[in-house]
Amino acid sequence: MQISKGVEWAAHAAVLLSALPTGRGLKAEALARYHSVPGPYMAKQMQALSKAGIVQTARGKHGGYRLARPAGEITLWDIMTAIEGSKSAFTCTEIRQNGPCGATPEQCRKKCAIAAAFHAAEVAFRESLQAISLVEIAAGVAADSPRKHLRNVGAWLEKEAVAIG
Amino acid sequence: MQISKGVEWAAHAAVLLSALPTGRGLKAEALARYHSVPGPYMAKQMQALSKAGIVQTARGKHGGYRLARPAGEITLWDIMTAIEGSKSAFTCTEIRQNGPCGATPEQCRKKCAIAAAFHAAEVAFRESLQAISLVEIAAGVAADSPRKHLRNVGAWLEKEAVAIG
DNA sequence: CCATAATCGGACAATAAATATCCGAAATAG
DNA sequence: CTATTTCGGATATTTATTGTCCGATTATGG
Ligand code: SF4
Ligand code: SF4
Repeated sequence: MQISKGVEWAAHAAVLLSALPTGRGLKAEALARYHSVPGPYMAKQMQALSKAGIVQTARGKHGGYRLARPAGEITLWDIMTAIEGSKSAFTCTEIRQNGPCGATPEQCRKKCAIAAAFHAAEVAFRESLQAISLVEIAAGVAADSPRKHLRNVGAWLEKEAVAIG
Repeated sequence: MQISKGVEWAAHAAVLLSALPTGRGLKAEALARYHSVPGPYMAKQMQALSKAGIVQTARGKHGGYRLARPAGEITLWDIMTAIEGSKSAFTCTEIRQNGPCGATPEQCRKKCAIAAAFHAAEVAFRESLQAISLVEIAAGVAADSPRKHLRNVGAWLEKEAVAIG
């Protein structure tokens, strides 16, 4: 039970992109430089976001990434599943079918109490993350940062942002 | 985000132990044989449960494992943390302190919106698992199994169970 | 239109974690 | 006391994560 750190990076990148006006974006190298993380690995996470349809891309000289839909419609769950895949965390090996008292497959049509309990916990986890969109995150970050820092970020974005059609 | 399969095995073993009367237990080899899983690896999980204080052990000729407290006071969360450790799934690298717009450590005293959201989701997950004890699991399994299967299990337990002081 | 430069995309190693196994330490029975 | 049986921690093997590289694709500018 360990969430890959690529999820954190992708979340940060998405929040940063959400601060840009519609139609503008950043290239992968700039996103990596902003947080001083390894460039190629940051790019890999962005590719995952792209395949999941969370960001749109443009290749070539003026390429880069921008959000594919409004920030309010992108939740942390979307980002996490884009990076980690959406298979459930608790994988059932059906060991109750093994051994001297193994149950028959017919008896295992519905999943047992253990699997059901973990599934319920995962649902709670998912719904909690689905309730938070990039808009809430960005608002929280802005509220916690001093005015001066926000100006710095704004200036940096203005310098690095590119138009993406 | 993947729950180790040792958790499933440990949960099954604990449920099986909860079916025994107080003061009786099973040895690791029997627990492994019951589900046809690799013996040494099953033993490793039982050691983790032992260190966490969930089961009591006895070594020597009539050794084995038995629950250390009533089944109603052992939750799935207890078992999962015993196997996987209790560190939080989302590990924060504090990358907001890096890069051209890095925040100072003073600005990072309280954790940011991203980390807070993941923490809240983990709390929801934990509370869901903490609400389920071995008693509920055992009742669910019993309700789903035909009478004949339960008799088989009972006979097997009677044959394998040992007294543990 | 074509060569060029810059960017994303997927294939490729290095590292860390989970999985499976072994042998020694401890305790009971006789 | 000694033999036997069991748990306990240290040890290999396999799998997933982390990090890196080079080729495919697109706009630019002559
Ligand atoms: S469904 Fe339940 S009983 Fe069957 S293998 Fe999974 S956890 Fe065990
Ligand atoms: S606390 Fe928040 S801002 Fe800081 S590194 Fe973690 S996720 Fe990023």
